[in-house]
Amino acid sequence: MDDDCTIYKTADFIGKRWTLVIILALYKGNGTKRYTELKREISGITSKILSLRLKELEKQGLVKKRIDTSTVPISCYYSLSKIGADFIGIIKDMKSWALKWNIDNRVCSMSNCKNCKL
Amino acid sequence: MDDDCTIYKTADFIGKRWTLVIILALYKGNGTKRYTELKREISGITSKILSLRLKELEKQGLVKKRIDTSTVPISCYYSLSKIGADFIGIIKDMKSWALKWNIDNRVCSMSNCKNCKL
DNA sequence: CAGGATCCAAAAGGATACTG
DNA sequence: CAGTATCCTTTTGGATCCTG
Repeated sequence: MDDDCTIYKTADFIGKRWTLVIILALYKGNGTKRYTELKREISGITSKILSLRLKELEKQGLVKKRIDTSTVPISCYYSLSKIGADFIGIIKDMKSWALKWNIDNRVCSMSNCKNCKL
Repeated sequence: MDDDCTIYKTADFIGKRWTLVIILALYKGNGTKRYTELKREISGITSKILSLRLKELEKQGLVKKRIDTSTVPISCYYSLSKIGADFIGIIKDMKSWALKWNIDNRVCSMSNCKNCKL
């Protein structure tokens, strides 16, 4: 397997645990969220994993981070970049595909999923 | 994180190592391939992982398996189901997305990737 | 507030050998 | 041929505590 292949790498990173959840959390706010907000919203995630994933997403360019140093302590704001926002379409397609074919009897439906709301 | 959510589950399983490679191997042949053929074609994969992934994909309905018992030893043929074939579109979209935004300086390009040929 | 450090448990994957 | 079984290494994630 060639780790340099675009789609393998893409699938590898979106398949990572919590990554999609974080993207969707940022999408749902469709604005900007702080670290602690995200942590509170995404139930079950630990600080370590959240910061780790955010760093990965930032590196990949999906997430933008803004730091406000004028406050004490400093405030960090996260939001989807254009790249990240553009990825939402693919997530929607994945959902449509899964629902169309009824993959692995899922509970959420196109119109109302308590998590993704797509 | 709700493990019942459609898109999390979908991302989880396509993000698994080798899964995408196997789907693409079956797509490229766009016909039917035998276990040993797949193993030979996908360099680096072990018997264990290949059979494990094939089983998962079969369970999810992406892959169909046909067994010919009239031969000795028996012959097994794998191919993409309609569901699996329909998923190729999403893979293509993922690739387009990654290339459009130039994610993580990859080496393959839209027109010629030695692996995926999409 | 926004993490980093450390330690530990669990899971996934690889190597190798074997079989109906 | 088409896998299983076993063992072992590596990776990943979680819990907990700590800090500028």
